[in-house]
Amino acid sequence: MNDRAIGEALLSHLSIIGQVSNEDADAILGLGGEVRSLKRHEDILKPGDAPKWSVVVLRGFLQRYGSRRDGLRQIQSFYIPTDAPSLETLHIEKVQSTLCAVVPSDVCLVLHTDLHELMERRPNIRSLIWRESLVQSAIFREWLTRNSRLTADARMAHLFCEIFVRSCAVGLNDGESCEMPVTQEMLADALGLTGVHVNRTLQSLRETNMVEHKNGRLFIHDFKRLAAYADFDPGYLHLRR
Amino acid sequence: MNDRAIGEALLSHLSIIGQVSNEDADAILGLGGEVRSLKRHEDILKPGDAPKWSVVVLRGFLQRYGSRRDGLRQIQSFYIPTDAPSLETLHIEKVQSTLCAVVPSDVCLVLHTDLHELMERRPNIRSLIWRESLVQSAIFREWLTRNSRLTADARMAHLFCEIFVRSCAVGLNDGESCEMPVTQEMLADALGLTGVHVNRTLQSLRETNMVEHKNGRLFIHDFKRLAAYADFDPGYLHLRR
DNA sequence: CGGTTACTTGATAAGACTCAACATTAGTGG
DNA sequence: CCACTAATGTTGAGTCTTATCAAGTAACCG
Repeated sequence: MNDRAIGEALLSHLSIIGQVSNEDADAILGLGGEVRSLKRHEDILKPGDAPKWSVVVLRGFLQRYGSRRDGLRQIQSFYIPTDAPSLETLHIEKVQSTLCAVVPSDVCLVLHTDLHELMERRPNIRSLIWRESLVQSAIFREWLTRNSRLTADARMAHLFCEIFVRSCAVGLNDGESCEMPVTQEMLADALGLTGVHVNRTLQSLRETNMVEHKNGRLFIHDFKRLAAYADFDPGYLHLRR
Repeated sequence: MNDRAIGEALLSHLSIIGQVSNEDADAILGLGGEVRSLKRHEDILKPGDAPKWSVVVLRGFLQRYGSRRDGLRQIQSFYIPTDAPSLETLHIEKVQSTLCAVVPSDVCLVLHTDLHELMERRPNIRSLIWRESLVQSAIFREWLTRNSRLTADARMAHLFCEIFVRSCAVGLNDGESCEMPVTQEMLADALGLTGVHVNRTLQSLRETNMVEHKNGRLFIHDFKRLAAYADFDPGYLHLRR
């Protein structure tokens, strides 16, 4: 893990949603922070926490979920390397959800003071980071639409499209496959279904030969057909190019 | 509509989620903009638009919704007076959803350039506006959880709690009632249900004597019980005090 | 290995949807 | 201001998707 890994991750994350000048890139690459290795299922943020840093994912796979007093659980996001899952703590002190590692992961904790200093010095970076938090917002809206309006099969297909497109955007795909080390129970908690139904839905999707989820990996056999099936439009991810 | 109405609306909106100093308040009150009256069902923003201004609601009731190519529609938010529904256009050019008036409404269009200039001059206001956009994000996450995990009755109860609490926060309630001029079909589009089922759900809620929705108004007869029923926790609204 | 976690299957029930009709209300033009 | 029309709200019957419960199998971990 070299010293520039932190800045490189954030730079690559910001580059996929906007233009970064050379000067801005240099400034970002100068960022440092504490690297922390997380064990499977280890929390890095819990409701009530008020961290002095934001997280950048360097390796692994994380999820954000909310727990209600009545015990219901809703996964609100998945995070892959280069994602910055808790930028909102820059302006909202108290965290409301749990951020935890799905598999062993490395994250970097970048101090808010460092980020604020960087944004003060490079206003374009501030705009980009702000923009990033607004893209997250758009993604939440899409998750809302997905879980409110689609059938189980389409929901799953749509989520698979999202994870695959996001993975490709930062080069984390291996041809037609990418990491998605989640259990069926987690898929259920993300999609608003039960584990049993997820199992059956996965089988029915597999039978269409469009997509397969096994051994914690996603195998996309026919992206075009899958995207059409879920009516997936990547616009909400606001990717450049 | 006096000249200060615009700033007053935004000031009151920002004040409920954070501390505004006297100097900041004065700066906000100096904001101007074009006031536009919207007819019932009139759009102010459509997918593909790239406005040079953001909207502040002065009077009426607005909604934001996304339409998918397959024709499905999902309402993603309701906006009451003082709300600022399109602050995200400050950093994301292209709008993805439709913003439209549910009933005749007055909105103010505040130029991005004016907002940027204000935020440049008063960094605290920038933090507050950023924070506001992050609170919106938290609200989207709660809508996701609501529509993914709750039964129809609890969903409706939860939404009613939100609208009532938000209305009270800006003094728009009349005792135990507040404006909510939406049709049952709109409730369906917001909650991920069908119109028919919304009708039956409303009846069943009415029978519990906790809440009633009629003539475009919400009548909360027993907020405590309603909140407990929906396990409503207002924390996600990030209201001060 | 032994125990836990994850996945799979079957049977049944509940919640929500669809379709179709009708009642009521609100909006519009004569 | 009334009559007409469109939009909204209501009801019933039947269906389908998804949840629930219960059990068993496979994979993984210490």
